[in-house]
Amino acid sequence: MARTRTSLSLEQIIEAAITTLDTVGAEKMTLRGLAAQLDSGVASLYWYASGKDQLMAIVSDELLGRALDEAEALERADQPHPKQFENYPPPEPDGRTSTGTAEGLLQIRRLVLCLFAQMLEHRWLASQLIKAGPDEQNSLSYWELVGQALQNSGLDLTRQLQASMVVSTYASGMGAEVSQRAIEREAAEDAEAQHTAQIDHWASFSEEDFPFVHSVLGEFENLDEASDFVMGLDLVLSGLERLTWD
Amino acid sequence: MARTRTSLSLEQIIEAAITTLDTVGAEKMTLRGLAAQLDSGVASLYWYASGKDQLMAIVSDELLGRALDEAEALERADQPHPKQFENYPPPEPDGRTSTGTAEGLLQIRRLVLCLFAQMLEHRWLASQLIKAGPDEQNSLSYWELVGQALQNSGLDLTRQLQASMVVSTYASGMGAEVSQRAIEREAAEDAEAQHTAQIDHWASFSEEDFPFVHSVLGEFENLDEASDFVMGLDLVLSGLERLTWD
DNA sequence: TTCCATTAGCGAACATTGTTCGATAGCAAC
DNA sequence: GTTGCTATCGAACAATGTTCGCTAATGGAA
Repeated sequence: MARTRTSLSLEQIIEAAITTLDTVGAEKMTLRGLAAQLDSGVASLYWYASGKDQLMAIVSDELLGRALDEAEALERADQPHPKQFENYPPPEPDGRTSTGTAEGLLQIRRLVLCLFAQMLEHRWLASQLIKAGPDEQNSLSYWELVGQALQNSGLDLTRQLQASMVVSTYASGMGAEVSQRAIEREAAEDAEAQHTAQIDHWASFSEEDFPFVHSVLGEFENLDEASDFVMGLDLVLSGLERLTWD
Repeated sequence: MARTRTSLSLEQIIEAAITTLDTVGAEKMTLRGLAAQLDSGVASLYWYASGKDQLMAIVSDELLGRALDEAEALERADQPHPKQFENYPPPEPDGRTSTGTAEGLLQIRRLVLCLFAQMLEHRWLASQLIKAGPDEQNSLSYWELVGQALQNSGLDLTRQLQASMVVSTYASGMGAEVSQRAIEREAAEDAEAQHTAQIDHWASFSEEDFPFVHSVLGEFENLDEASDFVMGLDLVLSGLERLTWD
């Protein structure tokens, strides 16, 4: 009277893996835990992926794909970025910038912010994207889209290549840093207290040795976790824009 | 007639850990291996650090400290950057930029490049710096130095804070990405063949779907592993410079 | 010199994890 | 009915971070 053996599918596994990763994080997520959530055995997972690393690569590529879809949808709807970034309007292009360049930079901005939105939702994604090179399918598409947006910029080919890699690299690199800070913040039971404690700790250092840190402690309330990422992205794009002037 | 038990010191452990990490990488470095190299027992390491994580945090902070020392030495010698970056001269400041700002940006550039030099020498460093927040001593000093370089830039305090965090975050985030690619390249026995194989693989995708990738494949020979990092850094700094104009 | 608390070192065992192996059940085709 | 392929899983393996408890050295106080 054995119950029917559970039957899996890659989509189910991906789904379960995402929720597990979201709740416990990348380090703490174990194949046994994942199998248990699927009401299945550990070894079964090895039929769908060669191991934990590849499984996470597959899952990451899935989320990267969703980011690409979102970006395409936004472009069709003529939206400059996902709605959660309304407080960060794209900077005005300079008068010296060709409309082709300005449009390309806006496309890049939209694309990267869509990816960053996924990173905010899935804190483990960025560091995983770092580990897996541009081998997976969607990773290549992402790079391609960034590059296409640069083709009308007037930059020479070498610069286009360099810029495309800088932008793609920026997203995962900076995203990983921001995600890490978010993870630490969430790990503390009381995030608010943790934050003020951190600031107090910094304030405890000698003002003589750390004048800048002291001068700036009061400004933290003006920032949220997305500020760094978006400002850095806009700095890079601003620098790229300026490259096209000469 | 037992041989004298080996006596350790934190400095020895750090030294051995660095060489071990350099040779086998962060994942493959085990406490047992480290203890063996020190001709000591595993449990002994726990007297000096609370575990593997803290040990790596200590080691990372040590290397960050060396980067700070190097930057200070270079500043005293009036060198714009470590000698391995001679092929990447700092960009000319624009006429609209105050000398105070231009000097500050150069200081930041020198500092970040010194850290990046350590990352090139120690491939595991960047991703480790991501994991450990700005708690350790030298990490705070690093942030402070970046901030001090911004104090004469004319930016308001909130912008100073934001910019300082963007720059510090950029270094480890982008460094982690670049390091990861270098690790993968070294993992292959024949790095050269691996590289051309990668390019061939990209070339195998349809030119219709990936026009940019195809257009740019021939440009890879113009880049080295430091290109991305330095160009991205200069883009960020260029964007910062432009922020001070308005 | 003797005693003893502190510092430092270490072997052995533990718990957890990714991974592999071999067996087996469902199932479709011949 | 036999065969072969797909999918599943329990059990065992190997590696690793960590803890426990015991022991050796050290050096100052009695």
